[in-house]
Amino acid sequence: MDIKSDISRLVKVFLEKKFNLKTNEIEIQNTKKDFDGDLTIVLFPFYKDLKKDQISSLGKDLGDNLLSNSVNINSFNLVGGFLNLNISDKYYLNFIESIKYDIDFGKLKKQNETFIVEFSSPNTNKPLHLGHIRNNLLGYSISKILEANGKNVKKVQIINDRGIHICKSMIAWKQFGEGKTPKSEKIKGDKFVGDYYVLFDKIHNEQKKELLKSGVDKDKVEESTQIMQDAKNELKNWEKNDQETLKIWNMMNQWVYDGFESTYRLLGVSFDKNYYESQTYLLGKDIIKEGLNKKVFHKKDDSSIWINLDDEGLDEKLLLRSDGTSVYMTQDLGTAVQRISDNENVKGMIYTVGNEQDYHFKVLFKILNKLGYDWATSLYHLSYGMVDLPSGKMKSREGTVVDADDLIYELIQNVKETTESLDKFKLKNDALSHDDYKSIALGALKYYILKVDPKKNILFNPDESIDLNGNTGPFIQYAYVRIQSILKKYNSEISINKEYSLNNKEKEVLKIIHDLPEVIKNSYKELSPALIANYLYDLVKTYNSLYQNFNILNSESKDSTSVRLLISLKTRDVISTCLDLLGIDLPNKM
RNA sequence: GGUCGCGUAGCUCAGCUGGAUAGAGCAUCUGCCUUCUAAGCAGACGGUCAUAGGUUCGAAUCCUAUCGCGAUCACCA
Repeated sequence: MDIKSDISRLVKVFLEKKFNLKTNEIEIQNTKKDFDGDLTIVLFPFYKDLKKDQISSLGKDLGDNLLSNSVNINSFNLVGGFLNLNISDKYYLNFIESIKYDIDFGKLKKQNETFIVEFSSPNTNKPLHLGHIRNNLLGYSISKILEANGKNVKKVQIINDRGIHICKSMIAWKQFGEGKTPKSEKIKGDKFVGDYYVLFDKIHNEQKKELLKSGVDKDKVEESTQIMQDAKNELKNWEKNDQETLKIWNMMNQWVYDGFESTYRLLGVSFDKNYYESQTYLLGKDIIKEGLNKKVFHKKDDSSIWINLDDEGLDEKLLLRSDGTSVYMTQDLGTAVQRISDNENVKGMIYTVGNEQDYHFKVLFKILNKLGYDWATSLYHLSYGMVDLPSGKMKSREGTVVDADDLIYELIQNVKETTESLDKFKLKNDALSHDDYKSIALGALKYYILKVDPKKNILFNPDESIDLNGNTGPFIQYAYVRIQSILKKYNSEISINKEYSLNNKEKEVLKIIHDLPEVIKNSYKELSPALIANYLYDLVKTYNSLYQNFNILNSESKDSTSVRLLISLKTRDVISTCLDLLGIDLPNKM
């Protein structure tokens, strides 16, 4: 069925029959532009096993052989060690006809394999920022890509809802909140709580200064301010299940969740299940005990618990504090085990977390492995680079954090202004709906972030708004809208003549569409939405060239009209499929 | 200092497991809207792929070293 594996098989048969040469790897690639042909076989790898006279005739012999054995090959030419094959127009026309009604072209059939994808998992004391946006978009898109590859996907996040950091904002609100609520102040709950977290720091620092003045030891001030004592007290109360504390804890957490939820909705991401640290940290402690019994871990004199990973080339790592309280790792161990037991047929778990935690996940996976969990080998850390500003890293203390909500609303405003300044809208005075502005703005943002290789850092300049021209989300969306507008004008069934002779542009687009299944597989293999984005750009750019240089509805013949219509239809479908994989919506009008 | 990642055009990025003359967008400059939406198309300009070695028929891609940038090595998360 697939032409590449078809040809690959023919080449193998030829080499074995003629030279008794067995090869596994046949390199077949798309022929580079500027060369005549569609597919290219690279002959160099065979040279080392052949004699001189065999080499000199190899290209021609192989070409002749393929020509007589495959109906899909029209002709061939040789350039150096490259055998370029011309694939028949008929092959591509049959291909496009065969997927005419297949909306899911490029995707794999559903298999009974589950993947758990963790992403977002924000600090509940800080509103979401641009860094979280990258995390969310990556995690969400990877989930979509896994689904397109036939997997069941469970999107999850871990919410760090317990610990001293939570108690800090609780104490600040208790002491200075005067009963205010997000509702009474008309601000988002996550921002409301975030403000009290900041307030805590402010008070804490003031008290630190006073203590220093009164001669308290430098090393001790951090722990001995009144407000820090209060926070620690609050944590103790929480652990004792003090009802009043739990009430405030629940209330404030809910404010934060409501705030996050509204940002997630704006971004268009969602989760299947939230895990809460308050519910998994005890399981984490059980696992530590288990590890001690298995002698995988060891206890030090101060009764803190550690694992030694010297043999793996890693350090010793703390798993439980000397006072018995849990650390980050404790909680992650518990959550991992919990998730595996919550789901059936788990074939993989993907953690979408920034590359600053590469070391942590290396250690986490090693530990689970040493504890003997067989699924430990199917854990992946989808590690991505930071979003930096021209001035460097975003720092909340310096107020350089780019807030997620603000960024998106500014972008929507920007898209609106840009749209209204376009000639076509000035002339027609034909405004778009708010939903369209929103999907264009988010399309621009999402594409901007996802087109970059996840492992690379992104440089974001807040002074320059995100481009709407060129290699951007709106560029892709625009092509879609234009195609829709053509298809709307043609109501009858599209049927093509298979004897039609394709022009260069038509063939180029068809070849790119033909590659979609491979791209979807690769993006899964590499865990990279960027591959989808770059493929899509290539497709749309090539399609636009066809669109602009050839008329579709009023073309030179009925045959060319129907072929171009079908190409347009499938280009539209591929755009729709790929944008969906990127989590990008389509506007109705632009 | 140890470990990991990155370094491609003025800027932002592609370049799949080594393959033909290293590609886009932005910016700058030229053309193209009485014909399917000009958020578009056609073109010009722009490169010692950080540097130096090595492997190979062939290196931006693999190996080694050096330089530069970043992350990480917490009883933080």
